[in-house]
Amino acid sequence: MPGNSRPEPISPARPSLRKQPRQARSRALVDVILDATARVLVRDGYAALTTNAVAAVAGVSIGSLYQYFPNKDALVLALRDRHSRRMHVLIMAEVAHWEAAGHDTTLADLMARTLHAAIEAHRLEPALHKVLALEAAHLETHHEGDETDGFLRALLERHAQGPDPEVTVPDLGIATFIVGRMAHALIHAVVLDPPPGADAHALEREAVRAVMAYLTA
Amino acid sequence: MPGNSRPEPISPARPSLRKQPRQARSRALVDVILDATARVLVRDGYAALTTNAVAAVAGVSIGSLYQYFPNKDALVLALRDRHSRRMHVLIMAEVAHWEAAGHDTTLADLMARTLHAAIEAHRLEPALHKVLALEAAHLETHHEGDETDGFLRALLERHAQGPDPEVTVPDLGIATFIVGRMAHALIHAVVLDPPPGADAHALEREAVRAVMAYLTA
DNA sequence: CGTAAATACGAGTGATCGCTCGCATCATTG
DNA sequence: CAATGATGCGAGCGATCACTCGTATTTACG
Repeated sequence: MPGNSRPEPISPARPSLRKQPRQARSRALVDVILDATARVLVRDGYAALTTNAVAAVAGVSIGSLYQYFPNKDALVLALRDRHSRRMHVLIMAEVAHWEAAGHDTTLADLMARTLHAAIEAHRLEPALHKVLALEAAHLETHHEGDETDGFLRALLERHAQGPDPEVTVPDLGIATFIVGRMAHALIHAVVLDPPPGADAHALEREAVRAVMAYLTA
Repeated sequence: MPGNSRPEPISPARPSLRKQPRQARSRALVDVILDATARVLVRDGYAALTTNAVAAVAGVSIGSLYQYFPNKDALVLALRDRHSRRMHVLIMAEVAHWEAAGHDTTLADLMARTLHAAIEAHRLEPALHKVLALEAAHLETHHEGDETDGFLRALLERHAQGPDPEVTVPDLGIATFIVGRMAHALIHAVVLDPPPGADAHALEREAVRAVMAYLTA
């Protein structure tokens, strides 16, 4: 497959890695390349992301890059995966820490805590996250916090059962869907695109209030 | 400025039209070109959108295309504007029709009606709307229903005043922001990306319920 | 050490594509 | 029916860029 092929007829780069880096040297190389990808992406945007630029910024040969990534999309995909994984770890750590401390277990508290954790996670690399969400949305079906979504679903189900359910919605499946989309949109709005001059705490409070209002209306 | 220049150093295509089409013939041409742009965009996605392809699909010379559009981005921008305008007209027509008929003026009803109108408008060209939202998000700051947002803002302000306000939120500015993002996300979710097998009416009902629950919690 | 595998290198290839420019055709005006 | 401008045409220029491949260097290991 020589030469250029940007429009990419029908091969969305299934495996993100071409060859597994075995030695520590090459594992570090992969990380450096992903770092450089993030840098270029944030600095110049997806349209200006070229494999040559990434290699140059990484201080690495273009040949080395293609040793581990089969094509440009795989590069971005791998970066997105790494970023998502890091965020997910952050969120789960915060939630686990809270639960381990034996704190409240009301839905309102857990939800507030989870949303807070998600918001904090989004502050990890907000610029990168914004670019990925905005300009790499077309690369394969998202899974942006798909795992976190599973956690949310379980949370809702747990609190929609029992004799005195805190959640009062007609259809739990639809409610999960609605809440997922709401939460996602509000988190992005609050962290990545807040109205100028607004108080971050107030924004977060309102986001939580919105979700809870829907669940307990 | 000959040759290629895709990464576009620093000129984001200010004017969407290079020359105003004066005769009916050329006005029709511009429309045909925009139609073709939409077709290609929906069929092949933004990455595969080339000006040559658009011209070919439109049955028009590439030279004619550049007679009216200074560059590729201007093409997509113009299409997005046309699409937004059409949707906005649809929404406002529906709302005006409802108000002219002297129907309810409770916030709940007006909001439900407005959201319904917006949802219907999104059903105009859902595939195109999805591609534009997903793959053309980076082209200039959005204004996707910015005008409709203004309408929403006015609606909220009207119902947050008076002796017995229907809207009970701590900060109207923040509330408008939250509601705007919520509405936008939920409308897209319901129309462009509903969960498989879900009832469209139920989804819409829940979306409205979510917005109202927040406003009157 | 010696050798084989893994890793790193980067100039070059070939294809794509945005866009121009000189010329042909059509509409309008007096 | 000129004459003038508006419109339409499309071959091809020039630049970019994803990706390869033959070679050089480093590591692992007996």
